[in-house]
Amino acid sequence: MARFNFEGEPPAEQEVCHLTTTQNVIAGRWKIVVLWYLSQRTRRFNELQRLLPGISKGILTRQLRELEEDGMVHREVYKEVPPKVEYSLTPQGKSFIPALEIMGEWGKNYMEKKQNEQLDSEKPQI
Amino acid sequence: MARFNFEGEPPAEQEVCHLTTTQNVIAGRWKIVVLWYLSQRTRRFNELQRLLPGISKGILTRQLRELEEDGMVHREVYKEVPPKVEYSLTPQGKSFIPALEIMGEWGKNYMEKKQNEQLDSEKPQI
DNA sequence: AATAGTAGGCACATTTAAATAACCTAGTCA
DNA sequence: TGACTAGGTTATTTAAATGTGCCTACTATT
Repeated sequence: MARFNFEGEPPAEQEVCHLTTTQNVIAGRWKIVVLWYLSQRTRRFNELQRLLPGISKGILTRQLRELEEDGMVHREVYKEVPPKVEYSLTPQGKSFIPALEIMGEWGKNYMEKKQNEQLDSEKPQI
Repeated sequence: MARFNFEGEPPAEQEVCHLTTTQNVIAGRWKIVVLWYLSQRTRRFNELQRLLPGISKGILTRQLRELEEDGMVHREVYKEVPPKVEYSLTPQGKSFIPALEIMGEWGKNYMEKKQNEQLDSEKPQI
């Protein structure tokens, strides 16, 4: 059971393991976008909530807590009233920025190609 | 409503949109790993199922269909008995390989750092 | 004749994630 | 006294993702 190998390719197992690790960290409806907003600067809780229209406090809290547990995000609590909590990327989190950039680039190209395909199919008169 | 902007940063909206696009394509428990296995070579259905221990036929079918709909994967059906279906990356899918590589690299470094942290916490006698 | 391999389809059950809503806290201000 | 604030928690509901089991058709093998 748990046969990850196939016809002799030893590095495959490793690579799949690493990719799965990455996937587990960024899985979640909002995490990639949260990481990107934090890559720009430190943000407060309500600021993030405004930036993510449609997210609820509960789910934003969970996404941030999970990112914190995974060592991606630092949570700084200021003992003030009203409360103030700032979120920022840890060095670990910052090391993910190149991946965010390449994913953003890819998404941009992807959308452009999709739009071209649509334009092509709208005027198929040869 | 749907306020994506904050304190004057026009490119933010765009970038978030692109990242969301990417996320929608790769969201799914197995998609990243499937893409990676297909980046190596063309694979048949049962081959993929063997490579992904624990995945069921139904869910593998769906992940492949979604990747196909998103233009990432090509499905080639051979009219033979027993049936033979080969999956491969489209050019669009291949364009995602750099992202896979950077994510794999990141996951590797991430795990290494996690292990070092654990080792450090196991012998805290200064 | 019975069984296994191949690539699924389909209905259903279960699990997980996300969304909604109500409530909490401490201090500050009017 | 009561309202207001930021940043939550908790419980409940809903939706999405994933998994299970049984079905097909045809062939080859035992």
